[in-house]
Amino acid sequence: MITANKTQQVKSTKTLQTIQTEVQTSNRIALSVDCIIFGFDEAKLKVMLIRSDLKKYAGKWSLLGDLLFPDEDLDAAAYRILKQRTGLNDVYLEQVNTFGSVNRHPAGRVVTVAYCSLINVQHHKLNILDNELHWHDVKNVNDLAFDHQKIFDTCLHQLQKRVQEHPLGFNLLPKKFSLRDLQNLYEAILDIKMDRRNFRKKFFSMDCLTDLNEMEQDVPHRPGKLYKFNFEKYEKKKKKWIGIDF
Amino acid sequence: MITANKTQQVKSTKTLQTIQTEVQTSNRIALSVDCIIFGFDEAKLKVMLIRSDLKKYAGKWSLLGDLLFPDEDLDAAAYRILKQRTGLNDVYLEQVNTFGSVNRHPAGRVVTVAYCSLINVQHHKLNILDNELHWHDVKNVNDLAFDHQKIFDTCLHQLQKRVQEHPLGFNLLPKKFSLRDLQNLYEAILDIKMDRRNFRKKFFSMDCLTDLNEMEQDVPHRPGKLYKFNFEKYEKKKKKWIGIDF
DNA sequence: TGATAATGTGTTTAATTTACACATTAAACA
DNA sequence: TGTTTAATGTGTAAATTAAACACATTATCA
Repeated sequence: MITANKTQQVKSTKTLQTIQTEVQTSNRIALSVDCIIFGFDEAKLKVMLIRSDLKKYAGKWSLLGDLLFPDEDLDAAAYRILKQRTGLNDVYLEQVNTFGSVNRHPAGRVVTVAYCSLINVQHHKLNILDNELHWHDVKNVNDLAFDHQKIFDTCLHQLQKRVQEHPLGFNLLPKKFSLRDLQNLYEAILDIKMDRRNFRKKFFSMDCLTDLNEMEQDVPHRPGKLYKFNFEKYEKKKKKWIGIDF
Repeated sequence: MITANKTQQVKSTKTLQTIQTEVQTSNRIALSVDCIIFGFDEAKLKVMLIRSDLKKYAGKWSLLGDLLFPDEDLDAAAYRILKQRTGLNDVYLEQVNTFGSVNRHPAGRVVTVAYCSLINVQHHKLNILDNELHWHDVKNVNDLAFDHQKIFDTCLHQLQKRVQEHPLGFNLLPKKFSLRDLQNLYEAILDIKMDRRNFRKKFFSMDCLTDLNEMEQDVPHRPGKLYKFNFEKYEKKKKKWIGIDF
């Protein structure tokens, strides 16, 4: 919740012509899309950042973003940025929030729409061409350029919430994964430790995993069974109702 | 999740000058704010709509919206619209989603940010001056102008979800309310029937209500006790963790 | 003043979550 | 090659929470 300003109460609506005039002239604003790209590697949640090359933010890291083109759908812009930066095509992408403070950007008025993306680091690894583009452990992300810290915090928090209610997490894992991988993922995202036995029971009872009858290879310990996410099973059993609880 | 387009992978970032040029010239777009104002009256969830005066949408209802000014914070614009239309100052307001399809508005490219607002109809009643501004039962809302039906559906769905996890609902009730009022509210928002006894137990166990030791007045049945929402209690007891469940 | 229809308070049962323990298996190493 | 080690894999009992359900109480209204 935010606090309100005082304004005059008005009565009438505007004509199409008035609106067209406004739309075409004085009231236009630059719109950008910022992508918060999460990855999961070595049991850690990562985020992709790029070095800011603006003097004001010299040395600081920032999110991947670009301006929206006037003839481009908003979602399409988010995909364009992802494709440009990661080379990846079919990725999980979700709009999170729009940030529109007047002075948030040094280049002028830029309202930005934040998108959260989850990608599989294994698939992506070979596509980081730019030296100024790096994966960062989310635990060490602070002091980003612009208002990107706030944007990042918002997205991480939303990820933490959504990953508990929807099967998003699998986008960060390889197709085949062990239950240990899955638990590591949840522990990394939520930044908590969980009971291994209850964690397994929970996922088995949700009935959204398929046992692949394969074992892990080349692990320095007893290999675990491999599973895949079963979207059909999930769709059938998924929760309709949460229940009041706050 | 949406599907991706193909684009070239790029390596470099832009300079401040490049960005300034882009921000100041060709890439600007009209931005609007649309407010989905919910109210609760006669045990029904209502939404405030205004008659569209565009020929293309003659006779259709639409959400309350206006263009964002270049020197105006995004949140401030939402408050301005609310204040203009309802006369209300301190209202619950939350950004929901941004809609940015290229052809969503007949007047040209307009990206719109949707805000959900919850107001107390009792406080507001005297401020509807405009005849073309009306409360509508949400169950009868269909075929809105522009893409407003989609925006409305998104907001209603988000309200249904958030009202179960956070104490938003109280914004729709008077300061003093009975448990029957509260249950009617939840049943109206969620469009379900609930068990009266379990509903009461739930709210008592959440420990966020204060018994005012007052009774309802002028009701055509045995009066119920009146309560108010206790924000301090809520803050102390509120949930930190949801638990994985989908 | 009696019928009616709401409020207000349980209790019992089922389902879910939490806490916790032990057997099994493969890698690592002496 | 056998022993140690550190993981995987499974089960059970207790505690908490949610769901189903019944009855006494109180004010209104005919």
